[in-house]
Amino acid sequence: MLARVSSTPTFKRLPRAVREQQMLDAAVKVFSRRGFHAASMDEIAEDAGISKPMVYAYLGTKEELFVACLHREGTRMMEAIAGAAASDLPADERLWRGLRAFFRFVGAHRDGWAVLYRQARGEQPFAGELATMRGRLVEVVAGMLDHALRAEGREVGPTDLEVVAYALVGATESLADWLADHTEADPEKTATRMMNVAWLGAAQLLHGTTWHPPTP
Amino acid sequence: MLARVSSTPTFKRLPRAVREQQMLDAAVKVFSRRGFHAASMDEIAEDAGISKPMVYAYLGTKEELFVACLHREGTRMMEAIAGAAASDLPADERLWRGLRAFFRFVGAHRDGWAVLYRQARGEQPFAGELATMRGRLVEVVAGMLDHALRAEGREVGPTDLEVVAYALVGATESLADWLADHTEADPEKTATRMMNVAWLGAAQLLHGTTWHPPTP
Amino acid sequence: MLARVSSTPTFKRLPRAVREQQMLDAAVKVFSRRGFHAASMDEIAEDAGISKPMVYAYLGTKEELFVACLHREGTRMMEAIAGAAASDLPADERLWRGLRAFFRFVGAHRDGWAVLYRQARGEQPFAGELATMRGRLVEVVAGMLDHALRAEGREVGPTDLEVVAYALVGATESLADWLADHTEADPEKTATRMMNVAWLGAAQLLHGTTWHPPTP
Amino acid sequence: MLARVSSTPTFKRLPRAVREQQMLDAAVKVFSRRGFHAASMDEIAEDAGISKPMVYAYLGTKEELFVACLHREGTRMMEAIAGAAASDLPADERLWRGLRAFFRFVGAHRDGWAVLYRQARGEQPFAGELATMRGRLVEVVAGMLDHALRAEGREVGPTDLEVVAYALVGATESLADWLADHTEADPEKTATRMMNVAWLGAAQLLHGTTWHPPTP
DNA sequence: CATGAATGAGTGTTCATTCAT
DNA sequence: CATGAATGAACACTCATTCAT
Repeated sequence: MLARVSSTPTFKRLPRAVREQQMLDAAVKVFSRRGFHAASMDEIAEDAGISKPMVYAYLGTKEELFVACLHREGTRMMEAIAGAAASDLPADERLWRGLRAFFRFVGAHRDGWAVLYRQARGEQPFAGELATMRGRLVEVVAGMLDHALRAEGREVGPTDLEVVAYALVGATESLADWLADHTEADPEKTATRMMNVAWLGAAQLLHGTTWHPPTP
Repeated sequence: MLARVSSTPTFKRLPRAVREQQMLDAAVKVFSRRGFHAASMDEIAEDAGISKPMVYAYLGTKEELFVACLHREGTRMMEAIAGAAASDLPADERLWRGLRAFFRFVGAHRDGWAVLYRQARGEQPFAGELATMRGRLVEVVAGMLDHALRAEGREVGPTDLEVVAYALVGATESLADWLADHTEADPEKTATRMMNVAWLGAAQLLHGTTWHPPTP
Repeated sequence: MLARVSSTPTFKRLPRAVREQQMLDAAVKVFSRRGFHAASMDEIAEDAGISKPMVYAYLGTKEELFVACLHREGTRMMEAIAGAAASDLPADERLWRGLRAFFRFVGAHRDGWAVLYRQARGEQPFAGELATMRGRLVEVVAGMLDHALRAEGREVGPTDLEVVAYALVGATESLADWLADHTEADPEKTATRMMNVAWLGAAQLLHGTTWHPPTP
Repeated sequence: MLARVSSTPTFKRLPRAVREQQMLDAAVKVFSRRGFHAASMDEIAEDAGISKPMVYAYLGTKEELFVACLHREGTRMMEAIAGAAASDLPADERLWRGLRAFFRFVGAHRDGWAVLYRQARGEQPFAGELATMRGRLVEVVAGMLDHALRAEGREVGPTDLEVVAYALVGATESLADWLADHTEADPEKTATRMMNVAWLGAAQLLHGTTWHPPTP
């Protein structure tokens, strides 16, 4: 510990970009394992194999660091989804590919997902950040539904559309939580199940079936 | 230092049970506003109009206090739902009444909901506690679906049933989040919307329609 | 716990003197087990089967309570010794009886000994209290030695006498510690051993043998 | 609040080893003066001219800090004794030099002695730590006695030997306490006195004289 | 007489953050 | 560029002590 031989400094003087990625990797890992508050900058720095002042120099305060994690993971996720669900496909195909890409991402980045949702949801400072990202997802889903509806010659009020989309996104997140907790579970199968719930429900909507509260 | 006027001691020497409720009220409020970690026992005690040692004497450590909040709010919620959805009603009626009770509860106890889900989900020590409660909800929902299915002469594998129920619960929680964030929103309407998504999707399931991934 | 049936209050309204002895018993026990600081008034009160305010009403603050324990145990011990070593016996007989009474006392009141010495020695507020008691012991022992010396026609300077007496008392305390820690040990045997060390050394002194540092 | 003049920062950024010694010095002093419980980490830190977190970073919790003090002082003492009493000397010479070194040490490190014995004896968590150290002393003394006995062609049962050694160590500690309390006392003289008591008693033992309780 | 209810004051401990080297 | 050294500020938790009933 104390006697650190100064020769062969094991990967020093790396370019800034690389170092930043190492730090973010470490941060995502530690935030995911411990939660935002319980995570300590010491542990993150140590896990990144770097000293604390460097973390501050490169990525700022703890909150900023967390936001940086959020951004990176969120962007990666959105890219994975967007890359899979090209907009020139039929609606069900788009939805399926998007869902599959999403669950694949969650399955492969369980840490990232934990940071993204489980942590961010609970801590006020990041709720906004997260809301934005989720908002984009909701928009995409609502867009798909609207597109499909119009193709059928039907139309639904924007609020209803949004709420349905919101519910679908919520159901998806819920299954993502479930997936993140079950290491052995298969992302592909989970996607299929979600597709069943989502598409069947949405299909009804597309055909104009609705439910009304009984008038007592 | 602080000149405390000695007249009208504003509610001193209350019996234990009363004080405990006051404390829980304050705790739910503060936990909800600040989050578990950011909340301080000082603030909770002050908000309850009592000294810190009393909080410890009656309700234990911070974690135990949080769990107590969880229990009280969770129990209240479950009771509200169970009381509304009597088991001798037809499936759709039960679902509808349960959902309505749920959204009414969330609308009326936005603080409690925040404590229950937003906080508990993120903090490892309480994840288990929460998982149990959610598990009970999932079971109830799955039971409803199964009951309805059998009435139609159909049957679905237990895992599929559970996942569908899980997704529905997730969707519901998501809308509850949305409701908690939109003070002006109407619980009744939100319930109706959720019912649309849930029931229409479930109805499909009931009729045996399923979706399969395209085989490329 | 909460529902305490009010009939048969198990020994209430005892006369003050009895209650005080109960409290002291409890206090000695708890102080002995936990140490002065680690002991809590709550535990003492509970162990005495009485409420805290009563303890304060009867025996004062924690420090005063500890001093009360010290006094009672110290007095008991001194009485046991004094009663055994009547001053009209020959010196060795007196010493032997005194030692035997002492080790018997320690053996029978291990708790009291722990309070008396092990606790009191370490805590400044009581060091003086204790020094007085030990001083009396040293005086008694020095008196014995002086008496025996004069009987032999010899005399020793008062400081030397005191220091020798001090050393003997120290040796005795040390063996008392040892005895208190070894529940199975026999007080009688321990007394014999101490007598060997003490008397043989003292006997030399009585006969005028002395040791001088080598002059280099 | 406290106007701290910014010039001459009085010893900042010292290497770790130095700071640790400063802390231990301060800790020994404060523990000695106040006792373990009454001592506060704040006072120790302030006395060391450093902030509390540094104390925790370098030497751990309060208990660990106390143990560290115990170790340092104990080691110093043992080294002082061992260095003085070379094993190739005659028994009485060894004993004398050992005693002298011991009392010199106590006289010069009265704080250390208080920490070592007066505090440690009373607080359960450290009793074991201390027992070990005293045990080593007892062994050394018993070894000396045994050596001398065998040289005289005599032998004594191991328990008797140990108890005698125990008594001698106890007497010595007792005089050390006395010395620590009397600032003006001369360690050299105290050592001589102890030697008289010890050696004269031991000499008797060496020559086979024993005392037996009168059979009434 | 006896007690449950109540608290002020203090302590150990942690951690994000920043200099001086 | 990189880091060990350093700290301010806060927080959970405890306990001796005292009223009001």
